[in-house]
Amino acid sequence: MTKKRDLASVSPAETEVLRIVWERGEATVGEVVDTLPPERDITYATVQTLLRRLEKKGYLKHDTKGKAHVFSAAAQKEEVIARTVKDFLDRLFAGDAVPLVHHLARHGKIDAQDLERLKKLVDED
Amino acid sequence: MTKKRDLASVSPAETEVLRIVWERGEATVGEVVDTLPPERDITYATVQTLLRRLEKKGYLKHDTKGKAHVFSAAAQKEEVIARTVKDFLDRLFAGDAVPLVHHLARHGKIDAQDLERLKKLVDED
DNA sequence: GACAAAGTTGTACAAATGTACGATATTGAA
DNA sequence: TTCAATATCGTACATTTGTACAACTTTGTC
Repeated sequence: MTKKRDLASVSPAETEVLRIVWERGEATVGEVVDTLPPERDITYATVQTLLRRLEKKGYLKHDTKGKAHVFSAAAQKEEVIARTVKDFLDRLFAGDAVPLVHHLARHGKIDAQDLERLKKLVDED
Repeated sequence: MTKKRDLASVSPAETEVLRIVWERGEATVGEVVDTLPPERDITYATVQTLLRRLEKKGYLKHDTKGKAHVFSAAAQKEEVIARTVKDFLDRLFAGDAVPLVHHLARHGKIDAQDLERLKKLVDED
């Protein structure tokens, strides 16, 4: 059985651009830059470095279209998310999701209706 | 209006020990070490450094008892949590908590009963 | 086929992070 | 009052992270 941990860690800034590529399916450097929230003050060159690093780490691959690189997912999105969420949950909430969701609710990030819908989704399994 | 951002950032490793001090109310270096999960391979000296840095950043204070330092919270726990959760949510889920909670549910970190309870809590506001 | 525009590549670099050693200080007990 | 145990303090140091410039390359267009 090959060791599962050959996946390098994804830094916070990298996570942000990785998420954007995931949600767009594929994207060039410029598209990622344009997708980032305007208040995120970061240059083209920096985003390019982050994408390059993500590719080197094995999370993205690219493909050349015209003169530009088009990046797209190369690996288990689910696995990355699972790892990232678990890490976060362990560190800040000792692994207990309830206080996290409670916090989200108190801060208006999720409402009763969302909870109801999620409950239904969970039930039908 | 004073700028809110005089609070230094809390690194992942720091977050972990900070959480432990919060949850215990107060703790010495040794107590934090003992509270960390056994698989968390880290030395006394390292934990000590993290606690020292947290104090320097203003999140903890200490008080001397016998020869040891007893650390306790010095600042807005809620604010730190809010900031950390928001950062995480923005980066990995573009700020949308629903897919996060869905993920937690799918991974058994939260169940229908929890969701029901939380819904009630949210309603009564 | 030369040029400007738009890209990529190589590289850099300060700061933050994770980790921990060795020296020094304090304390309780014998 | 000396000693072993236990702490802290000063420091160090390799990596990772965030950020970005300058040089070189590709391409479509006149």
